[in-house]
Amino acid sequence: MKSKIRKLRKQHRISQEELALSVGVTRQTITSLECEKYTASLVLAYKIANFFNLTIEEVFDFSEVEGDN
Amino acid sequence: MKSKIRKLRKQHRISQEELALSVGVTRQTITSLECEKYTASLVLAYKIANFFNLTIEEVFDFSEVEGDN
DNA sequence: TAAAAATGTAAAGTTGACTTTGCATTAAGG
DNA sequence: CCTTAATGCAAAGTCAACTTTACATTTTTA
Repeated sequence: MKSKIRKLRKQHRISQEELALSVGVTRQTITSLECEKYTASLVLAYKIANFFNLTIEEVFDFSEVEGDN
Repeated sequence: MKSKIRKLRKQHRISQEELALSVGVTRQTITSLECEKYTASLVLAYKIANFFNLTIEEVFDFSEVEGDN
């Protein structure tokens, strides 16, 4: 799933490792999310959004999720 | 994880099965979420929130998630 | 430009989200 | 009442989220 994680992280000038530590996961997990290897869990999505003082919807892109239309 | 799913579902007067069909999961999954057996995935959380025309943060309770404070 | 920091990637393992089936109980309606 | 709809629960299975370790490549900086 697409997200603004990398963009936000660069704006804040922190490494994947720093973000990983801040939200309680491995650097590998951050890499995987940024490279769209898989989708974050709800709790991790919240922690990341919260770290950047944003909402989940502001960080993650749900435009390709069917549901509304 | 706590959520307003059951409350919202009753307000809209629909069964677990109807909600399940609408968001593309099994009734069992809705039951499990309502009974806090496990936490929804990010995409499912979005679909449910979207079904009720709410944001994820309005439907799910992140107050017990460490991160902000 | 050499060393250090940051990132990409990969493989194997654990756990949790979700399915499928199925049965038992409760609530609702004719 | 009797039937049907709605819900709770359980067990076994699949797959995706996340970890751990480890190495190779790119970027940064002294």
